[in-house]
Amino acid sequence: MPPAPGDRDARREDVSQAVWRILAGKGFGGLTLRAVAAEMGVSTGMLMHYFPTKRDLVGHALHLLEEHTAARPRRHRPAEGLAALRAVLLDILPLTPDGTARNRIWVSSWDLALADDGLHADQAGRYARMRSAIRPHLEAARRQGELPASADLDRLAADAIAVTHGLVVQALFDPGRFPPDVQTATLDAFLASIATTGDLRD
Amino acid sequence: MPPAPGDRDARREDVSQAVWRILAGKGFGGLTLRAVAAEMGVSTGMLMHYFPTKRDLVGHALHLLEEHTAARPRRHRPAEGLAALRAVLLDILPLTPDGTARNRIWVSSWDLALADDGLHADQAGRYARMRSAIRPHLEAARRQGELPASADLDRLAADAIAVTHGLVVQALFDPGRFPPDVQTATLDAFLASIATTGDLRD
DNA sequence: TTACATACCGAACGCTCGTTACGTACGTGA
DNA sequence: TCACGTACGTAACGAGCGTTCGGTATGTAA
Repeated sequence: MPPAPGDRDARREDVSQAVWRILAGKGFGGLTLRAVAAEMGVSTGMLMHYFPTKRDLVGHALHLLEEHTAARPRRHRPAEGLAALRAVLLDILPLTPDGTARNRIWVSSWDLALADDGLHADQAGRYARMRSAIRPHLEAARRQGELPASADLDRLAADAIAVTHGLVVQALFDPGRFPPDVQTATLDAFLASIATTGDLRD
Repeated sequence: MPPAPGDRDARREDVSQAVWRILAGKGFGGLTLRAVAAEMGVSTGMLMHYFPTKRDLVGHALHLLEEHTAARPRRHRPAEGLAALRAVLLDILPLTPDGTARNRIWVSSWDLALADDGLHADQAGRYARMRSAIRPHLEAARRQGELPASADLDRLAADAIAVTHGLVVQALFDPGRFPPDVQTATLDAFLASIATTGDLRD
């Protein structure tokens, strides 16, 4: 019965890429149906055919964001413990044009997410997932003696995410002062500080 | 010659407060002239009388943001060194409703700032000023032996701002998981880690 | 009094937004 | 062949935006 099965998914993928480019350039504030349509050289009606409302489009864009974040080319995960944590955090930083675009979109989404209850909860969940994702590495680090036995891993997880995202924001606004090697060094300074610390007090 | 000197500045201040309330509630995405006018119970024409364009209004709002940040009630600055740094960073965190509103607006402004070249530069400058504002405390800390003599203070400044703002974002999205005492403890964990570290390697 | 600038209101303009309605081309199933 | 559902394009709608404009009231300066 479907006449042209014409890859529906492929079309949605095309739209996704156009949305991605708009977001990377203009942020969520510049994401309009007409901008996306113009970027693709198609009509707005075509967009609505695949995404009935703009909310669907935004929702898909945020889904894309998480997908890109999960599917980005990962550097070799060298070992367990702090080295592995370092690799995870380095993967987050805007060290490449692609990483910059990804983080640009992340930060841009926060205005929307803070204003919209549903997106707000999504974002809180994403952070919780990030923290629990790095916990195993912290546990391994503590097991290997890279962290003191008394270390509060939940606190350290929040600290590590905080350093990383705080660095992301500063780097986005001042890429000249935070080239990749400076970002790496700054992150390493943090890791070194928690690693060589004998006592992370309550 | 001016007929009603009618406090022009007082009026601008009224407008500023209305803008502040809108921003705290809806973010920059919800900042419209009509919203501000409705909040004040006046006409949009009145707004244009004091701020010729919306850009002027936004610029003033960002100026307000910096002013509020500078003029907020500061906790007692106890001493020099890391204790003073701690006080500065605690003043930034969203530990009170007012501080939450201030940070809410900060984060919300990033989408706009990343899209607009002028605002982009302003924001980069603001970060640079923040880093140089905490440098004296780091220098004092090093002088007092709270930091190793080899410590890279520029790096530490970026790290401290990163931890703080990264914590701000997480706290804004999940205030339940980051009540004031948890934020304080997380920040203290960071400070303790840099303080007791014997070697902050390059 | 006249002249004039300020302080505002209310309505409107032109534009862009998300969304909808309508039309057409096309490939399939009967 | 004919009916039908999909895949679009084109055009328009209504709402909301920033901005402009004309009008009125008011208070000072001359």
